[in-house]
Amino acid sequence: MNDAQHQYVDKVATFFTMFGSARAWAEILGWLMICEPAERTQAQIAEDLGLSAGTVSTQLRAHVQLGMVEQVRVRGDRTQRYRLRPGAWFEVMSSELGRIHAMGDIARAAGPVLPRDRPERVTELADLADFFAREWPPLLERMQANLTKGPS
Amino acid sequence: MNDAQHQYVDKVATFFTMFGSARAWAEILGWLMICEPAERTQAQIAEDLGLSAGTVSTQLRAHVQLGMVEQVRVRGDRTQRYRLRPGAWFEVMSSELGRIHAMGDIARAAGPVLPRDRPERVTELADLADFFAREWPPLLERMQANLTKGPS
DNA sequence: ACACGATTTCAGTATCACCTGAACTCACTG
DNA sequence: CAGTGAGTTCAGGTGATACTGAAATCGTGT
Repeated sequence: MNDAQHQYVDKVATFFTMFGSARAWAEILGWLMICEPAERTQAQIAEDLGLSAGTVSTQLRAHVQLGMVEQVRVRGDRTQRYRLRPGAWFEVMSSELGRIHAMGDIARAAGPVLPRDRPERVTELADLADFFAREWPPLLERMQANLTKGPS
Repeated sequence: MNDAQHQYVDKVATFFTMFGSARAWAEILGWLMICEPAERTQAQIAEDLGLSAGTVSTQLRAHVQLGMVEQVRVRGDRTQRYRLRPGAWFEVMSSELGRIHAMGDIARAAGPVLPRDRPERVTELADLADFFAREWPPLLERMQANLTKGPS
């Protein structure tokens, strides 16, 4: 891992850390975006980034559970490798639909306590969630078409 | 603040806390969604939610800076009131565009360290950011049209 | 100018999540 | 079956941050 790579990992890590993710989690993500080869073992990642084996194990598990990273086996070698999952970014956008629905549910749950004064404080949120729930699937379709056809 | 309201504030707070926001921040948001009247002073909010004046001051400032809450003056009363900003939710969605661009910048910043092996790990992210940068503005327009025309 | 309530600031405390390091498990090898 | 190396688990240290309570500040009316 050279200087430029280290710098880029730090850039990515800093970015995602702003949104509340753990430092190690973000560093692993950044490193898996640019490391060569794309497949690495836990021990290698720990060595590359200067993290403990325990931390790598825990945060890598988090990545796998989120669907960002997958485990692969290299022919002839029996140690487990990890790599960024193809289509990982697309997956993240797809999973956004779940959060949209959750927002809608929160808004609708206000029923019993819906205020007389300016009820749009709540209803606007519900309408917005409904709108996105409708728009998101076709948007994803267009997105996939755009990506597979090779853009810009 | 009755039982049902307390329960709803807790529901909203629990939801937003999952995404890493401070408890007090989320409770204030939930309360400002349903309190009556919609405008409240800091002292009232502190009393309603059982928070210290200092906490309310700090977290309310955070809401104002994010554009979720605004200060208003009620005629005849000189104490400051706070309320959920009309169109606050729409604003949140609009500001997403900034994060989309930031993602694209991160992806493009990989230039010097772009891997030979599976470079799509990075380029896919750039393509995805570009796609959303193009789609987001018209989406926002449709959204606004949808909201003003009274949906569902 | 003074008094009073509202708000801000800040030092101190408590809480919580990350990270480490060491012990443990498991799978494979000689 | 002992040995090795990878990965997991977990107790404990550390650092960051939310929250409190009190003192300072601000803004307004008398």
